[in-house]
Amino acid sequence: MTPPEPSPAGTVRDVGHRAPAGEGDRLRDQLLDAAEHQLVERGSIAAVSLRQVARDVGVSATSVYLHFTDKDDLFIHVCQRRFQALAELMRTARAGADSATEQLRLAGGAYVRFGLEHPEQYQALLSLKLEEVMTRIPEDELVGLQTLQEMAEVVVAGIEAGEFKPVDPFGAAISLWATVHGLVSVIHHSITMMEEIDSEALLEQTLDMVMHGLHA
Amino acid sequence: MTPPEPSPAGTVRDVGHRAPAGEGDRLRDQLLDAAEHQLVERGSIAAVSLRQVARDVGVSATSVYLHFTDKDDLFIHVCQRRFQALAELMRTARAGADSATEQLRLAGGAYVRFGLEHPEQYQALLSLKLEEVMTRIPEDELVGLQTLQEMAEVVVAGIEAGEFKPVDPFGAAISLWATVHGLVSVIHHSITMMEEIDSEALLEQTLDMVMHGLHA
DNA sequence: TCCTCCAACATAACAGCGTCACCTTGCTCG
DNA sequence: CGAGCAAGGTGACGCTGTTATGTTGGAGGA
Repeated sequence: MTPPEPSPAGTVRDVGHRAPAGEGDRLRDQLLDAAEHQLVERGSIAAVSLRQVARDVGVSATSVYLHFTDKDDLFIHVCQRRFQALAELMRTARAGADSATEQLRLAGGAYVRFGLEHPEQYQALLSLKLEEVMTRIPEDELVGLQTLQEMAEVVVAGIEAGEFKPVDPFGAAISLWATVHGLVSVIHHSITMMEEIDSEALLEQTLDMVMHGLHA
Repeated sequence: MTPPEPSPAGTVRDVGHRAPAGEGDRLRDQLLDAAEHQLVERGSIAAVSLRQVARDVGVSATSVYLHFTDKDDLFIHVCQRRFQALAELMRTARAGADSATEQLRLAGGAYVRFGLEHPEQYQALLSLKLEEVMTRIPEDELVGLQTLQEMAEVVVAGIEAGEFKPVDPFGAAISLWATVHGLVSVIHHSITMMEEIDSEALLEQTLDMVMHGLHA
């Protein structure tokens, strides 16, 4: 669609030398690096070409198919690698809290900030067909399910402690997930639409709203 | 990416006959129809080709450029046409309510249901660069700003009536927008991920949560 | 030391894509 | 009846994802 600018020179391989047997995994990582770099630069998966990624690394386009089944597969693993740490981040964030309310604030804040720090990857993940993602990523590594479970655990803790009303924890977890996800998405898209918004203040206000909604 | 299936035969033009002068707008509408049809069928803008849309209508690919500046422009107007009615729908939905709480429930419900009824168009709109959308659509017709304003008016009404706490209305409107938008997005993506979820129940639970959070 | 095998690439080609410069046609109006 | 212009079509360019098939260097056995 957009005329492809010439590559801004990535980490090109030593020409002529081929990787010794058993080191094929290095190319895999280099491809993931280059693909993510291009994704951030161009803004969407559709705007970056497999051939350019291969060019940046210094290999032929077909070599990508030695490590990924197709273009989508490449970017599925780019996103997976980037968001692998998110669930763990939420867990450690809420570990230091003494109330469920505080857990919710910390975990939700961690999610939103992480999403805001990687807008292109976040939106790329949304643009991928979940059907395809699920055939490539084992279920227990799906970021969506992991963060949903984090939310659910916070809700259960809150109900057990008597802080939250005895709602359906699973439903409430989805509600909370929808809220933080929507916040990330809206802030991403709002940046161009109106004058600069204070995302930290908005985060606080939103979390206040849902927390008061859950309170007993 | 996916091998393009042969066209399932849309509304093809009378071959040989050309539209009389002044009826060029008919082709424009036919293109919008065909493009939306393909979008729904294929699931994303990237998966449908301009050439196929033109083929479905029965004209050459370049004729599209008589009515739209490029491919993105075509789909921007597809989405715009589809979501034009949304803000008005929210307004009439909340018109019959006697409390701000009820207004919020009705307007939010209208938004979510509308988004759930047109998943491909909803996600297509998100995949478009807002920067491009804004150069093509006049500001007062932007769906995002319109729904945001609807939300803001509900909040202001609630505060004036003493139903809601005196929060910052603009911030609260964004929070509410984020919540309903997130709900639509999450339900879209969750359909493949877990067993069928009751979106109506989830909608009610989520709206309950945010409304109690706003209550004075 | 030599030979074989396979991991790790490359080449060539295919069909399709978005977009552009340019050409044609037929209705309409004076 | 002739000009003009709206409403298209043709052909081409460079790019894309993907496949089938070729090549090569190093490691391991004899």
